[in-house]
Amino acid sequence: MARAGLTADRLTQAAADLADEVGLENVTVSALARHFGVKDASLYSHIRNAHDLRIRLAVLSLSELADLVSEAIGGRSGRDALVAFGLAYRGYASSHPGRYAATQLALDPDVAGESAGRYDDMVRAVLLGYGLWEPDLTDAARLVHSAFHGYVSLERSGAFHRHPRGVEASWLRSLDALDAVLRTWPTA
Amino acid sequence: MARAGLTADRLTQAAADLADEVGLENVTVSALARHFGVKDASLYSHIRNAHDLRIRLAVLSLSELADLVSEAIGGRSGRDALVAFGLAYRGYASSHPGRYAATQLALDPDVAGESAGRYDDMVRAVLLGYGLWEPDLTDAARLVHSAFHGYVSLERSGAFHRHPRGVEASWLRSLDALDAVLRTWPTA
DNA sequence: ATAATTTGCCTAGGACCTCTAGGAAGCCTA
DNA sequence: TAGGCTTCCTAGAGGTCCTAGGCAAATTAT
Repeated sequence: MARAGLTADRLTQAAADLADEVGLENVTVSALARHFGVKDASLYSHIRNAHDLRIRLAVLSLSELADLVSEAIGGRSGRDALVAFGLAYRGYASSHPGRYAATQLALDPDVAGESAGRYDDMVRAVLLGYGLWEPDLTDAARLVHSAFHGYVSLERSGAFHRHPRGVEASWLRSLDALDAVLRTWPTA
Repeated sequence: MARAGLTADRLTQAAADLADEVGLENVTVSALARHFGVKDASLYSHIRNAHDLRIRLAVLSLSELADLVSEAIGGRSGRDALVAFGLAYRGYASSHPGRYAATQLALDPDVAGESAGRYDDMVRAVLLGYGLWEPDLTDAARLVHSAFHGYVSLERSGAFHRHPRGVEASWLRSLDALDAVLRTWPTA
């Protein structure tokens, strides 16, 4: 019988597309096997287990997000960089909800160190443009990252749909507000 | 044989405790049945299905969180109210991680309208103390809620542990920063 | 070109979870 | 105390994760 030509990378890619279509929680080994027309057990030659698949998906997604943000903020600084970052971030989360959800999985530092670290570095790079230094730099980076993740997460869970105000408009104003607080970061 | 005396409320309470112990994703109908020493099928006289159990857990948790926050901000306004809110919010999330995770489930508006609405109203009440009005009120409420949820969510997923700076210290500074931006909310 | 080795996908099956159908035993009220 | 309702049961179907062991295809060595 002809082989399906599976690899860990092809599985991860397919899992990412599946996640965006049906939600990360519905990305199962069985569903993936069905997609390739093979039996469940066949996948275990390429991935260790379901958790391993999710970790690979998280690393892929973090890497894609870092690429997208990197391109968005290239050459910009200050408010321009922050807004570009915020728009790229929310854009990725809304166009790739399953992939985005995967970026929030808890990762071993040694596994995720690279892809998550790239992302962290970009946040910090933007904040350096605001003249922030340690420990304010880390505090501000945590707040900005929190606001970004919290916004897209709450938007997706429907928490914002209880009010008619446009979600896009609030996002732009929130970016303005973050810019303002970074420009005048309160010192202890 | 003696009856176990199950009710939907007792099941929900036990599910909440179980969620805090072993994580929301490990709260299964089977695990709950084991806890009460009954067969899985017995639970279906009290809950409709596993999703129904999670919804009940979400409503319980949102209600508890609203109670806690309500008590924390009682009588305070402005910065005091914001900080009390932030400390109570993060406190609930860290002492009840499973319950907190349940608050983030997407809820039908008619089901969650009450408990989630109570929470929303408290955010807005604090922001009224800063002299904010629509549409800034909603924009700021979304940003504050995002920062709160994002912070505890990222903290829990380990995103902050890649840096030695204390997570508690950053939180206090982040609350300062949010207070600052609310006092000088940038108008369009 | 053929033999040896590695690799990919298979069947079989166990463990756990969700949920339905239908039955028996406990509890409440008339 | 008899009827009716509720609670919990057994039985079982179907889904997911994963392991063990086998055969065949692809690759490498001879």
